[in-house]
Amino acid sequence: MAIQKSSAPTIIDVAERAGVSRATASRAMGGYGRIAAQTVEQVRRAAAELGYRPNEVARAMRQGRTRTIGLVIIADFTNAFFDRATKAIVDAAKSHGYQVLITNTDEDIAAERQAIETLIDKQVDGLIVVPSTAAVHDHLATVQKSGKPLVLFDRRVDGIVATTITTDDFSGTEAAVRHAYAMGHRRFGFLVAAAGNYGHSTERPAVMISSVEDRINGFMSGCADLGIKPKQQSWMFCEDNARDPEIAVAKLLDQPKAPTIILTTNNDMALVLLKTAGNRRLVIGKDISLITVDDSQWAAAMAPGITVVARPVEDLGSITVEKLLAEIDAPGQKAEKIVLPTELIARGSVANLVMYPENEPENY
Amino acid sequence: MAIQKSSAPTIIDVAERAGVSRATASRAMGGYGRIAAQTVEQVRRAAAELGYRPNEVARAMRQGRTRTIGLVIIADFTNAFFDRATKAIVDAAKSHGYQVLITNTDEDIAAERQAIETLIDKQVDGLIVVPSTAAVHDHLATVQKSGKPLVLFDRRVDGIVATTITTDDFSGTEAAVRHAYAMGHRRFGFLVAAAGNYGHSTERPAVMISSVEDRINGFMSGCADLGIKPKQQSWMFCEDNARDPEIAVAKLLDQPKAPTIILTTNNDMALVLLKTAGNRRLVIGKDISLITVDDSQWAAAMAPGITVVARPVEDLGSITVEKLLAEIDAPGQKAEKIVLPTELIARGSVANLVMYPENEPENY
DNA sequence: CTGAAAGCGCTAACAC
DNA sequence: GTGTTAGCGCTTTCAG
Repeated sequence: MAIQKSSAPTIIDVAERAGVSRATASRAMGGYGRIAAQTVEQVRRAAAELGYRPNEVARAMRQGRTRTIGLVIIADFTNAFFDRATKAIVDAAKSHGYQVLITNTDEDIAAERQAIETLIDKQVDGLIVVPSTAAVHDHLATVQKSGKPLVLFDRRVDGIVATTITTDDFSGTEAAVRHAYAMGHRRFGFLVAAAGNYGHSTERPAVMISSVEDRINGFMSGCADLGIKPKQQSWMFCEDNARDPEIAVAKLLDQPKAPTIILTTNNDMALVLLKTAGNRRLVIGKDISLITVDDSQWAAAMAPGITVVARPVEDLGSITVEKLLAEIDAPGQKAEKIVLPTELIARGSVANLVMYPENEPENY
Repeated sequence: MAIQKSSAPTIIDVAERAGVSRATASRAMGGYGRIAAQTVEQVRRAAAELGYRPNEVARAMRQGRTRTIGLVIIADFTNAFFDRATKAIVDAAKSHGYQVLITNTDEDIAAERQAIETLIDKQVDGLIVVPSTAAVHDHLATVQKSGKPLVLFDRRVDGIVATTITTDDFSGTEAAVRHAYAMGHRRFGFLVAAAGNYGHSTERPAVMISSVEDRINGFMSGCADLGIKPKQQSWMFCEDNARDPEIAVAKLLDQPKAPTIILTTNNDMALVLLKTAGNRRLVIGKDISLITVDDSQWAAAMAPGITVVARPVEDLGSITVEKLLAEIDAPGQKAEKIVLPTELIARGSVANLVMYPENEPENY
C-alpha cells in the first residue's frame, strides 16, 4: 500500500506519476495547446489513479476569475418572490458553470453595502444586486469603478448606468384595477408595502423602490382612466413588520365606506389581509375582494384562489444571469433596461358585483 | 492627477506608498505580529488613499482556507421549509464571517454528487448537505476522505458518521395523530411525499429519506397507541410532481369510507389537498380536516388557519452552522446526532367531531 | 509537441 | 520592529 500524502494531490503529483512536466500535465487536464493524444491519456489516467481534482482557488488566482460566480444579493428571500428568483438564478448560473455566493441584506442598506464589499473582496466575477433602496447608490458606483460587471435585479436605481431587469408592474397593476372595475368594484383599497419606511401611514413616503413606484403609478393610471375618484380610493403605506400591516388593514376595513376590494403590492401584505379578514369572519371573494402582486403556490391552492398579477420569475432570473455573463465574457456591453411583461391571473378572490348588483355601492 | 493603475491596488502598492515592506504592510493590515502603532497608522492611511482591499482569493490560497465558507446544498428550496432554512444558514454563517455557496440539487442524487465535487474543488472550508436520499452515501464518504468537515441537515444517512441536525418528526407526527383523535377523528388519510420515487402508490417505497421515515413511524405509533386499526387508515405515497399528488388526493377522497382527516408530510402535499378540496367545494376544517408538517406564513394566514407540526427552522440553521464551524476550527469533534423538538400548532383546519358528534362515523 | 520558469497576491518563517 | 524570501497550486509565455 502506497504512502498516503496528507493533503490532496496537486498537479505536480499527477505530473510525476505520468512522467511528464507540470506544464504538460496541466495542458492535458485542461485539454488545450498542442499535445499528443497519448500523453493526454497517460496524464488523465495518472490523475484518476490519484483522485486528483484541480484546486479552483489556485486556478482563480492564476486566471483572474473565479467562476464563483455571478453572485446574488437578495433583499429578503423569505418572500415568495425572491425565493423563486434565487432558485432561478442559482440554476441558471450552474447551467453556465458558475456557482453563486448568496448574501441576505434584509432590505438594509448598510448590510447591502457590506455584502457588496465582501463579495468583491472574494473576487466574484460579477454581481447581481437587488437594491434595497433607490435613494442610495454610491456603493453601486463603487462596484462599477472596481470594474466588476453589475446587473440590477427587480428594481431600477436612477443615477446608475447598469443593465437592469424588471417587470412591467405599471401595466400589471393597471390591469388589476381594470379587472376589479370590470367586476363592478368602485371603492378601492390599496395596501402598499413600503420597505425601509417606518410604521404605517396614508402619506406617500418620499423614497420607494422602483417596483413599488411602478405599482403605485399603475394604480393611479388605472383609476384615472376609469374615472375612479380619489374619494373612492383608500391608500395605506406600510412597513413590513409584525404589527403595522395589521393595523393598516384594520384602518382600511374600518372606514365608513370601506373598500370592496383591496390591492396589495406584495404577498406579505396579502397574507396580512387574509389573516385579518379571517379573524373578522370576512370571506374572501365575497365580503372582501383581493388582488395581489406575485403569484405563489398557496395563492393558487387556496379556496377561493387569489387573483394575482403574476411575474415571470424564472425568466427574470435566467435573463439576469445571461446578461451578467455576457458582460463578464465581453466587458463593455451596452447597459439595457429589460422589462418583462406581467400577467393577470383571475381566480376567485374578486367578487363579481356585476352579477350581484345589490352589493354595488350606490353612491361613492 | 495620478496615473490610474488599470487593476486594483495590491499590498505592494500599499507598501510602496507607505514606504515599508510588503510584510510590514501585511502585518499592519492584518493587525498581527510586533509592529509599531505609528507604522500601522501610516499603512492604514496609504491603504485608504489607494482604496486598497485585500484579495481574498490570494489570502485563501496562502492560508489554505477560504472562509467561503460553510456551504449549503439545498435539496429544493422552493419548498417553504428549505427557503427559511437557507436564510437561517446564510445569516448564521455571515454572523461568523463566512459566506455561503449555494447549490440546488432538486432532490437529484447525480446533481448532489456533482455539486459536492464542485464545492470541494472550490475549496470550501466545510459542507452542509441535505442528502437527497438515504440509500446512497459513497459521495458523502468521499467528502470525509477529503478531510472537509461535513454536517448533515434535516435528514439522517445511515452508514455515515457525521454530525446530523434533525427534528423530532416522529413525536411531531404522533402528536398530530393524537390531536386529531382527541378531536373525534377516527378515519385517517395519510399523504406521504416520497421524493425520488415515481408516481403514486399505496405501497411503501423501499427507500425514503429519514425525516419521512420518522413521520411514517410516528403516524403508525400514534395509531397503534390509540387503537386506530389499519382499515381506518388510508395511506398514499406520492412523488412531488404536477400530476400524481392530485390523483393521490382524489383516491383518498373517493373511497367508500373516506377519511375525515388527512395528514400530509409536507407543504407541497398540503397545498394539493387544499386545491383539490377547493375544487370539490369541500370546506377545510369542516368537510375535510388537515394537518401538515411544517409551518408557513400562509398556513397561519388562511381562514381557517392550518394546524401544523412546526419545526424550529431558524434554530436548525444556526446550530448546523455552529457545529460545522466548530469542526472547521478544531477538526476531530465527535459526531453528534442533534434532534430538535417539534411543536403542534392547533389552528382551525381540524374539525371538532366531538362537539358535533353527528358527524362522527358510527362504524369503521 | 514538451519542458523550464515566472508569477498571480498574499502571509509566515526566518533573519537582522 | 521591520525586511527578505519562499511558496500556496496553477497556467502560460517562451524556448527548444
